[in-house]
Amino acid sequence: MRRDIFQAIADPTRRAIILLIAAQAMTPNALAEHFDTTRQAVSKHLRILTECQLLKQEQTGREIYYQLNATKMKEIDKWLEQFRKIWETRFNQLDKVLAKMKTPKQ
Amino acid sequence: MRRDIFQAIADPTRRAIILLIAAQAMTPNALAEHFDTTRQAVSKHLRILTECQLLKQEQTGREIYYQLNATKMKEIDKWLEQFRKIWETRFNQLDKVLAKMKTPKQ
DNA sequence: TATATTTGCAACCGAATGGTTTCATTAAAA
DNA sequence: TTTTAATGAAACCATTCGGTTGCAAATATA
Repeated sequence: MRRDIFQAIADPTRRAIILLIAAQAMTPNALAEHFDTTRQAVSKHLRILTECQLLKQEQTGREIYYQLNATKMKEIDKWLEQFRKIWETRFNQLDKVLAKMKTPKQ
Repeated sequence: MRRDIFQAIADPTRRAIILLIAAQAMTPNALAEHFDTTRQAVSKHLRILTECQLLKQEQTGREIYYQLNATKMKEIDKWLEQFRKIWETRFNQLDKVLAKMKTPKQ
């Protein structure tokens, strides 16, 4: 059972759940109203998101509020970071080429 | 057949392929040497990555060089952007709370 | 030209995925 | 206390996924 953030955000329903919960903490029932699936299906998604720590639970009585773990979201950002460097370097190299082209011939 | 960038980067082998190709354009054969799978399996991954436009092909003779499409990679960044705003807001709100606590009582 | 190399595609297979229905547990409400 | 509500877990199912082997097409090399 692979369970990492990249696999977690691969599913469009789970991305929608993340977006909703990012705005405000919600219960499974409240969440399920936003989707065309059963509450149990949403619950499964919540389990997956919680297992990879993208969500945190906070129980109040019989209700469980799910809230976003922003720190974990940043891990995706960290993964992107290495590419950001690469593509910025690419652009710098392109800049150099363009700068050379603009340099008047001697 | 779902085929979007999020599904594409869900697989660890595909993320490794992206990383290798980001450093320099490569052929399927050269790529396959880095993995414990068959060339055909790597080829399948390349197909998926190309279909969602994360990679571009450049054919020279019978060899096909795959290179990263940095623009498409930025789409993941764009998706993260909306959360970045949210978590920065959260931090700002926290800052306000902390600032209030530090304010000497009147 | 005959042969070797590089590549993609199709068919197949076991495991994982996302969904459903059913049931058990726990807390609130009547 | 009995009933209702909120939730998670288990069993099951069709589809997708990632891998394999085998083959065909196209280009380079002997």
